[in-house]
Amino acid sequence: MKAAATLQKRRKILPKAQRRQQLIEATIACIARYGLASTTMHMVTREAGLSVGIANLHFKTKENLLRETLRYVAEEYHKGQIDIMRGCEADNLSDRLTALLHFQLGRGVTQRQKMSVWFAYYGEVGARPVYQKIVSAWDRAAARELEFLFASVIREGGYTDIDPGELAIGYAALIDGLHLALLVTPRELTKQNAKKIGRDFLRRAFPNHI
Amino acid sequence: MKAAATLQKRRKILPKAQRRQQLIEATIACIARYGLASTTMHMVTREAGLSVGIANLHFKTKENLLRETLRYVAEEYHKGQIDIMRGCEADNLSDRLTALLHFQLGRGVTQRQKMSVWFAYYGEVGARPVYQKIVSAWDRAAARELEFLFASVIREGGYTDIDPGELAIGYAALIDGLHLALLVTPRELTKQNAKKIGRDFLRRAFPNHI
DNA sequence: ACCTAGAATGAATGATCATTCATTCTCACG
DNA sequence: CGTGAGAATGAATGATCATTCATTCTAGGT
Repeated sequence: MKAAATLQKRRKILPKAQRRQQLIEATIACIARYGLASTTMHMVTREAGLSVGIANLHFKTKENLLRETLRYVAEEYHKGQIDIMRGCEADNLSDRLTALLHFQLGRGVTQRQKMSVWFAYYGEVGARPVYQKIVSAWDRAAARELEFLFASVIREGGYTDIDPGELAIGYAALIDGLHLALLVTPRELTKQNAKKIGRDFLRRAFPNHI
Repeated sequence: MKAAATLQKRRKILPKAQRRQQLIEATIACIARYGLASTTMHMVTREAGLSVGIANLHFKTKENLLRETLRYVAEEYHKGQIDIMRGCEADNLSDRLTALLHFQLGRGVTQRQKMSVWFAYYGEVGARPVYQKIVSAWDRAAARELEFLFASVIREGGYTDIDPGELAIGYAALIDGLHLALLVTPRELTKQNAKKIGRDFLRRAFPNHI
């Protein structure tokens, strides 16, 4: 059979982990392009260049695949942040703040695709406790780290009247809001401008550092 | 027929506008409870206490109903904001800023239900140009008004080195981010705290006013 | 070269959902 | 009171989608 047609794609067998990764990336691409609501298993598997059944083989259900995809995206973003905030002991605090800002509003994170996925899940958080748990776990970790960083800056700069925890929540909210603005009204806000706005926030809080 | 059963709900005929409103409110309730992705026409019409066919009668399609619901929610929020920012000529600027903050983070707006709906749509904006157009139109209007208000404050306070447009974008982003935090990590942030964080932002920018 | 564990396939299945429309019911108006 | 314009109903339809599983194929082991 299969009369030696032209482009017969040869079936390839790969380790489980690699296929899972491939499917998660295809899911991200589909959510960004079509939205969480209308992404189907057919779309995802086609995007990955595989057959429909493969999804069931590696992730029991669609719900599972979506959950793992959220876990992946959340981890990628928050781990990147946390790594920068910890930094190496050597570098100074000003540089660490600047590096954080550049990561949060830089090329990697603010790709339309990434932000779309991010907010697609946020949009479902109100209805799906599972998503809320995944996101809020990472959020808490990042918030603690940021509070710690701000506390160091406050100590070093001798700033008074600033609560590091509250400022951290405010800064994190500002960054989330800027991501949203970049997604929803990209014509009104460039990435350069977003960075400047973030920087101004930090400068008003830590005038000796920024 | 209908052997005079007990709770026979009498069919009621109402003007179009009223039914449309009723369906939009049912849609909001369903999106908040089940998410945009899994809200069905059956759910919405059951929530409204009406039959399935009614939706088609008043809004040709589901897509239409969702679009009109977004329009309604966006208008409600942004009109409220804009009215406060315009204020009456009499009241002073400090009060107007405070009133705005209290509206944006007050009971009416930060109900879980409202915020869920809001972000459910934001999540689909990346995939649906129609939603983006609706939201960004209102966003622009509110942004202009806010910039104008900030410009007045800057003039009155003689603040230097502040661009009202940029500060407006930053403030709007902060408020959006705080809404997100209230939705996703309500245990980490009370409404009181959110208001304090918003107020601190304004105070650092306009120390003579707040 | 042969064999087989298990990876990959995709047609088939059954469930869910938006939409339709023939019919029923209401109420404003004559 | 009676009537018809049109509001409301909900069973039926057809489309879409997640999931299944009998079958096919691959590659590492012998």
